[in-house]
Amino acid sequence: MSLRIYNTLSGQKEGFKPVNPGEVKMYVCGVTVYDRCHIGHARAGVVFDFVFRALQHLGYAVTYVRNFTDVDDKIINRAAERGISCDALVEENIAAFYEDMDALHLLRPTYEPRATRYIAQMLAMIQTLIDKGMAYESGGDVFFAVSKFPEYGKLSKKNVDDLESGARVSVNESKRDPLDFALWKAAKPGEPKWPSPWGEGRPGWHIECSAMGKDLLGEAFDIHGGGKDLVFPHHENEIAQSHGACGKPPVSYWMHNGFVNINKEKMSKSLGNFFTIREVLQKFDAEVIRLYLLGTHYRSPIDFADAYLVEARRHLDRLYATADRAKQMIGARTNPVPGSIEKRLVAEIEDDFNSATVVALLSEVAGKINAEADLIDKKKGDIHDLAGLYAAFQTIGGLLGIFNRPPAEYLADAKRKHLAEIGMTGDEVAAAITRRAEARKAKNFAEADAIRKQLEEKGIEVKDSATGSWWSVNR
RNA sequence: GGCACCGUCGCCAAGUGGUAAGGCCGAGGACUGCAAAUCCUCUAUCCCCGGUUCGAAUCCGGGCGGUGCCUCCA
Repeated sequence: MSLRIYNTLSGQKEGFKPVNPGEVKMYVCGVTVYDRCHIGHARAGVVFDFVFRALQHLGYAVTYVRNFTDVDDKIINRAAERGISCDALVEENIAAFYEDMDALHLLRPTYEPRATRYIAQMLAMIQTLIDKGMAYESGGDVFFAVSKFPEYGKLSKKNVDDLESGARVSVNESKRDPLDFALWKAAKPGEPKWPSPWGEGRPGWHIECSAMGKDLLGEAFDIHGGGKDLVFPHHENEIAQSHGACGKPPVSYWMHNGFVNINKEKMSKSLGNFFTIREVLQKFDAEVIRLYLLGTHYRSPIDFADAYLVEARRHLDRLYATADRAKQMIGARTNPVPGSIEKRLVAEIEDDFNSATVVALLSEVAGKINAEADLIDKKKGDIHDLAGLYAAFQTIGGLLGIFNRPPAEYLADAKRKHLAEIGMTGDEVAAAITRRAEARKAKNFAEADAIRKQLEEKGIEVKDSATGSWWSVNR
């Protein structure tokens, strides 16, 4: 087997052939920093973080670029609304972006370029397009002439004639054709601006990615990703610009992640049904969010609702309980990941980065760990086998970006949070357990069971073992 | 109107030609004073109708239902 990637361009999975053997160059569209990030950004972030980790697991040397769009209408408008400078708004939101994405355990990309630092490269590309007759200046604006690029529409499977006839294409007097899009916009008073051969202005939205991708990854690189909503017009236009300027397709594989819905409704600002990442993080652990997000294949839509997150939290709690049990038993012993598990892991990754089946594999390994631990309890198991399974557990978890904390710590934290929620202290629980132990000692099982039932109703499960009673949360 | 996509167990969700992963919930068993945790076992023939094929959830056609894009958007 080898890596297969679903390519939006062809609409099917294709065998992966990197431009340079052993290397992967990947560009993922980041965010426009005019506001805080929402869970849609979280999904894109987590999905491509998984792809990044997965490619590295497969042994590729990965160069990962994720940009910041720091000049744009929305930024200008928002800054004006708030009465602050665009710079201040941008810096504020980039800082917030890192807080959110770091919290979600996203690995930092190799490069995180900002559009405004690549104006020179954009100007050069625009000039090339003009020189080739694929772009034209009009009243200080520069437009890409879509009619000069025959393959336009290939990515989004759109027919130029259908688009032409559509009534929703914006009309702009200075355009020769309604489909043409801006490469450069003449500056309006008060807007950020840079000098150019066509007068002062600022770049159009799409050109930044073409310029930065080319500058950092070359004229033809391997993977370009982003949300499904970017297929048209953003990526379609990017292809037109880059291919037009460089004379060859800029990207081999286009990957697009599906949307996040909220309670089965499309998430949108107009419906007011979006959540920021920080809002969700107040309620759920970042790893719960990752586990939930990665439990669905990246191309499928995913529904976001508290009930699903609660389910995922339960799942994660159990995985950590398993990890804790294994860790306590093996101590410092180590053993390599069993070949059969590694083989399956690779197979799942290679099948278009199927994180859902990787999550399934993790659950299966959890079962094996507990089974082996049960055997060891009965003096029939092999501690080294357990250590190998635990190594596999860690490896798979690491790929998913979970298990960032020692299990004991996670479990203690879960207890602490739960106690705070039900308004009890650990001492109170301990006292109740002591009373129950005394009742049991006196064979007063009715009393003992009553105490346990009371705790159970608060989500506290008392468990008896040979060495005494202990408890855990069931939230 | 144009173009894509989707419809799998109570819920979530893999699987894209060879007789249905996993999670949550549920049932039975082992274990337990009783439980819990854990382990074992069990629970679907894949929206409907045709067709192709030795064989289809997986391919083709039609229907019904849902979604997205076509405008800033992860």
